[in-house]
This record gives sequence, structure tokens and C-alpha cells, in this order.
Amino acid sequence: MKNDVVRTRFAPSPTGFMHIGNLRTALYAFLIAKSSKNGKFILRIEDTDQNRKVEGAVDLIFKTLKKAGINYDEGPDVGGNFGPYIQSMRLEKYFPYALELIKKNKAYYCFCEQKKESSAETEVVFSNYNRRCRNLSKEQIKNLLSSKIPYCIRQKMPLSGSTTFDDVVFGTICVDNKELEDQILIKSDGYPTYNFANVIDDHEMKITHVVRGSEYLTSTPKYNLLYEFFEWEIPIYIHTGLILGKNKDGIISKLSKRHGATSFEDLESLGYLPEVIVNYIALLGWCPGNNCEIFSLKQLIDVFSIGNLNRSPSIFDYDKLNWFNFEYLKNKSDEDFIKTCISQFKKVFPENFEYFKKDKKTLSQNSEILVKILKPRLITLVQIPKILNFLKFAPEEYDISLFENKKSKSNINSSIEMLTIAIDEIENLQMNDWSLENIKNCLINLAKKLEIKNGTLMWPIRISLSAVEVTPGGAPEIITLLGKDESLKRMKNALDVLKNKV
RNA sequence: GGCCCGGUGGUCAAAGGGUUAAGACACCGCCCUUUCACGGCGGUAGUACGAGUUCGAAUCUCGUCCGGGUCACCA
Repeated sequence: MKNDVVRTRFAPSPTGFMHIGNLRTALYAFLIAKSSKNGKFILRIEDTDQNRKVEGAVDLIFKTLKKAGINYDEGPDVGGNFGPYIQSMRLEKYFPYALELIKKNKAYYCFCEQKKESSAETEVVFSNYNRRCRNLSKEQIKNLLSSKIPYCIRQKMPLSGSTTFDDVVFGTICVDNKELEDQILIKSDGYPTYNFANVIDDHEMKITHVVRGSEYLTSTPKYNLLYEFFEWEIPIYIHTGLILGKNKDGIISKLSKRHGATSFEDLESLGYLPEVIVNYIALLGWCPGNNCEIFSLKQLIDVFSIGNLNRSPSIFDYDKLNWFNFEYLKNKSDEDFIKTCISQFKKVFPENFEYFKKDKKTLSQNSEILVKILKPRLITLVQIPKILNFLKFAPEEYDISLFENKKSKSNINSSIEMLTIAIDEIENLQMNDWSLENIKNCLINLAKKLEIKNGTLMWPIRISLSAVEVTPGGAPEIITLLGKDESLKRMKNALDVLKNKV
């Protein structure tokens, strides 16, 4: 084993969404493979539950992993030497193994009916805990088989003793065999259970490191027993702490819908960047040796080590995720920033809004302003329409009290005075002087000339343009973005309203 | 409830017998400032509890308490 190439796998079942706990497991498995020499990362689809088929779910898995940058060396859509990589396509492989176990007296046919839910009667009669099919005679089995009674195949657990296994993260774990149920290997529909197919496929695909969430810790002895029965080499187990969520009552449990978004897709639709999601979840249960927090996937491969994996469960924290998204957005080049936001901008600006100059590479003046006002405050992409909404619609009415502001020494009368002068000043600006710099200088010089605080002049202008207390950017930025006509229109309108009030 | 695992500030976490117990997010304050932010500086807050081992314990042992996971013909 030591000289072998590391082979890890991610084995999701196609549920129609990618739970971030699963995604993190995929990430860790990927990192373990990729941070080793020539390591291979494999994708295998575990779709042995016929009743839970979801249309398009497999494609979603491909798509999500691609977006996250978690590329696999072998998988359904990329091929490999150990295929097929979809369990429903390898059905014929499992049954012979089950028969082998029956021959070795490590498994048995079970003819009990499926346990019905909450029916006291069936509980008693058919509960598998009495293991009534465990010791049927050959004659009985033969008869039952020929009478076509549906059956499943169960693993025959030792009734005494204990099973011990080693986990890289959790250490040595020992469970009494009497705790282990005679779990089903082959269902009555002929499909293998996850518990069985998983072990078979991991062996056939030569998986060296099994990476999964710690919810599998208690069932690992059962898998270990299977490996022993087959006399196969047991893989290295790496169980990771769970991701938990905290709901409003403060109750903590496995991250689920009631905590808000739980899937990669949910998070993305909330405006979080794929690379942010990856970066954040990497740090939920794993820590680099140093104080760095921002990691690209490539950097993660470089610094990842199994030893820094954490046992204890961690709670998913939106505050921290927000910070990551903010940082990533802020650190983008201006051009990338605009490109990333463009689908949101389209909800605010008209079709012909120009984001780039004619060379299609250099940002337009308006884009430069958007970068300037959005970068320092944008947390998620979906905030954009709301933040920029005031640009789209001219104010229909004003809350007069907004013009009063102590800190900038602004009140109704000063606002009337300032707007009157400012309108005059802006009107005299030539259109070829229409740049943020010129407009800003114009206003600041005006304030200087009047011997007043910048705020006394800027405050009423900004309010007249937006009619809201808080805006991204100040008066000069908003004027530049709105253009001369629209700005003057809004300022004049506000001036009229104010005069009528006095 | 049985079994398994975990427990460092509100959250993520470093420290694996010796440090004033790092750092980040969040929160609070101050500065900057044309609003809100950004940025800069500073602050509040933690080893669940009790024994034991040791010159010395967040770190090792035991007990208690708390939290989570698991007990399907789901994966």
C-alpha cells in the first residue's frame, strides 16, 4: 500500500443538489489525492436506490464539480480503467460477491417481509432483529427459493467479540459486534445496498483512502468485516467532522434546509462566488499551519495535509462566508469585477449601457465609477439591483427631513441655497468636461469658494438625486452616472419641492 | 434509550506538558470622511465542571455534564 499511488473517490448519490457537506468531502478527497504524487481522484455515482431517481441529477453533479474546479481523473463522463463509474451500470458485479459470502457462511438469504412503518404487528413478526432467517436449513432455503418468495441477502455479523478499525482523524475505534445489525447486502429488487456496493467498488477501483463524513463512523466496522470476509486490504479511513447549522432558536444539528441554504446551488443563487464557497468550506474542519485564510484551489493543493483535519463538528457561519465573498470581490481586477457583476447590472441599466470602451477591454467611465462605488461595499452579487435601484428611477417624492443633517450642517434653508447654486454650476459644465474628476473638482471648489464644509454642499445634492439616506458613492459619482440632464432634472425637482414646503 | 464521536470567546480555529492561550469573522469604540461603506488604530469576550498524574495541564487519565452522529430493502 505504501508504494501505491493514492486513489480517492467521491461517491455521491444523485439527489438533485450538491449539499455543501458532500462538496467538502469531495474537496478533501480531491486534495488528498492531488497533494500526493500522481494521486488520482475518481468520481463514482451511487444510484442504487431506484425509488429516488431524480432527473438530471447526475449532470448536476458533473456541472457543480466543474464549477468548483474539482476535476476528477476518472468518472462516468471522462472514462477510466475501472468503469463503469455509475453503480446502476455495474449491477451484475455485486451478486456474485454476495453468493461468495453465502458460501463462506458470512451472509444468508432472508425471506422476511420488508419492515412496515410503525406497524406494531409487523415489527414483532418481521423485525430483522430476531434474525430468524439466519439459520435456515439448506432444505428450507431451497424450498423458499423455489417458491419465488422475495428475498434479500443479509450479512452475517459475529454475535460476540468486537471489531476495531483505525481512522486517520479519529484514531482507533472499537465497537462490540453485538451492536452490528445483519445489514442487507442485496435488496429484494436485486440492487445492492450502498453498504455493499460501496465496499465492492472501492476495492475494484483500488481506492486507497476512503474519505467521508463522520456519520459513517459507526457503520465502518460492518464494512471492515466485509473486507475481512473477502480477505481484501482495508483502505485508509479518513472521516471528517460534520458541518452543522444553527437555527434561530440556537438549536444545532446537521446542516439542513431549516438553516437556510445548504447546497452549492443555493449558495450560488444567493450571490456567492464558486471559489469563495470552496475556500470557505475548506477551512471548515481543516486548518493550514499558518494564519492564511484566502486560498485558491491550487494553493490548497500545495498546503493541504491530512494531519490538520479537525475532529470536532463545525457550524456553518454566514458572517464569515460574507467576508470571504467581499474579499474575493474586492481583490478582483476592475475588469473581472465588472464581468462578474454584469448579469446583475443588466437588471438595473438599459440594454445599451456601455460597460467597456470600443476596444472592449478598457472600462467605460461609468464602469469605473461602478467599480469605485461597489467594490468597497458589495458582499453578494444579488445585492446589486437593490443597491443601485435609486439610479434607475427618479425620485417621485422626497422625505423633507432627509435634507436635515447635523454633521454636514445641512437643513432645509441651506439645501435650497446649495441646490440653487449647484444647479447653476452644473449647467455651466460643458459636456466634454463630463468626467468624475471635473465634477468633483467643480463641487469642491465651489464649497471652498463659499467657505463651507464639503458636506453642506454635497449632502443636499446627493439627497436630491436619490431621495434616500444611504447611497453607494457620493454626489459627484451619482451625478456622473446619471448624466447632466437627469441630474439637473432631479435637482430642480427637489428644489421645487423644498421651496413649496417653506 | 443503546452504541460511537466530540467539547478552547457568539462562530471558524492555533497552541499536542512550560506562551501574558495566536489569528480571522462577528460585535463595540476612536480616527479618516461628501451619506453608508472601505481603510487605520484600539477594545470586550475563551480552555464546560470536578478529581487525579506532574515541579508544571487547554494538552495525559478518570468521572460528571453538555453537544452531535447512528441505530432503513436511504445513501
